[in-house]
Order: sequence, then structure tokens, then C-alpha cells
Amino acid sequence: MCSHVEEDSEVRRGPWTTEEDALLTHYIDHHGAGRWIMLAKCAGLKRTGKSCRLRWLNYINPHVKRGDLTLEEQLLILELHSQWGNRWSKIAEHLPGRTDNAIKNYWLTRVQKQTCSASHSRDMSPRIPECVVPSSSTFPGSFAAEFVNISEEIDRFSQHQSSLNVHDQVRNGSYGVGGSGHGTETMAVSGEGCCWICDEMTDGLWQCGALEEMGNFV
DNA sequence: AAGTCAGACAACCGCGGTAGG
DNA sequence: TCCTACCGCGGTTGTCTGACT
Repeated sequence: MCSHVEEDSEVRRGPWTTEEDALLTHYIDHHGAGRWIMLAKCAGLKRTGKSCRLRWLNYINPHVKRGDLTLEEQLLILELHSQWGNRWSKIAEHLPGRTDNAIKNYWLTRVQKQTCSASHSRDMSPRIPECVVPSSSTFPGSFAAEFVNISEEIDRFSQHQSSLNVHDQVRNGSYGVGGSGHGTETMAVSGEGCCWICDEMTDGLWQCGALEEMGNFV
């Protein structure tokens, strides 16, 4: 069954080489994925089964989508994280082609960092973020009136993201989405005092506090 | 041009769950 | 029921690369 068992017990670590990638790809093409410990031996790789599995799932697998996360994906991650917490594999199930590792990295390097920098600039007490309270200049009309338009904004999002259940979260008070009135941004507010701006121009997701610090949001 | 730093992401480690003997 | 091997997940660390001085 396995004609390529290496006697050498030395285990390689660190970055994968193109030769190793080729060996792994070739073996999986012919025998399929799974049985990783056996696979590692039979493919002639001086790697652990775990390492092979990780390399396949996170990098070599042709279904893995690479490159920047889209605005829709970023929003979806936000929503799913509020629902599942750090259950990265669970979150990844809803983002075809994205791996749990990639989502985790995205969250830790982008989202969490922004949240931290924003919270450090203020006291840590729970509060309604300033950005959801409309000032007369930036949010004409009453606070209530602003939220009347939320459903329209959600519908806009739903056109792009039929899988989102933002409607439900807004109803139960854990999530809010409202338009800024400028046509290119949409605001999402979590129930934990966290506020996000989706900028369709830059295809990015901004945390209110971070934006305020940058002077772009008053 | 060289050195330093920070961000992004790939890879490893440890733990818990599960299936099979 | 216990033991062992294996798998998958989440947290953490390591490495690379580009920006900045």
C-alpha cells in the first residue's frame, strides 16, 4: 500500500518548500486527503501528519480563496463572531474558500487591533459610542428618525448578503445598521458598544474610535 | 543603502473529542 | 471500560516583507 515509507525519523519543520508542496499535492491528487500521518510517510514527506493537513487546508487546497477579504466577508465575520465568538472553524463554514486560520489572522491583526486602539483612547466603562448619537450637523433629524431608516439599509445589505440574519440581531437589540447619509458608508453598531463603518469607496471596514482618532469621523 | 519596526500570515503546539481495538 | 491513535480546533509563535527613518 505504501511504498515510500521513510526510515529516517527526522522531522522537518518551518516553511514548506515548493518540492514538499509538489509531493503533497501529487500524493493527494492520486490518493485523496485524510489519514494524514500515513499520508506524510507514504508521500515521502519528513513532516508530521498535522503539518501536512495544515498545509493542505490552509494553502495548497485549490478551493482556498486568497487575497483580501471583501467588504461582505468582513461584515459577515463581524456578525458571525458576535454570534459564535472565537469559533473560527464555525465562522469559516459560512465563508466558502476562507480558512479558519485566515479568518483568525484577519481578526487578530485587523479587527482586534482596531478595537484595542479605540478602547485605549477612552475609559473602559460601558457606553453608547458617540458615533451612534447623531449630532445636529452630521445627522439631521432625531435619533429615532435615524433608526427608522435602518430597515432600508439592512435591505441594501441583504441584497448582497442573503445569508445574513442582521434583521434578527437588530430586532433583538444586539446589532444595528444605519446610513450615514452620504451614500457611500453604512454604519453597523453591535450591542457591546462597538461601532463599525463600511466604506464602499475603499471597500473597508472601520471602527468608529479609530476613525475618530484619525480625524475622519466627527 | 542599511537598519529598524510593524503588519500580515504561515506554521507549530497543546488540548479535547472520537473511533477502533 | 480502558487505552491508543488520530483528527480538528484554538491559541501562540515564527518568519517574511514592506514601510519608514
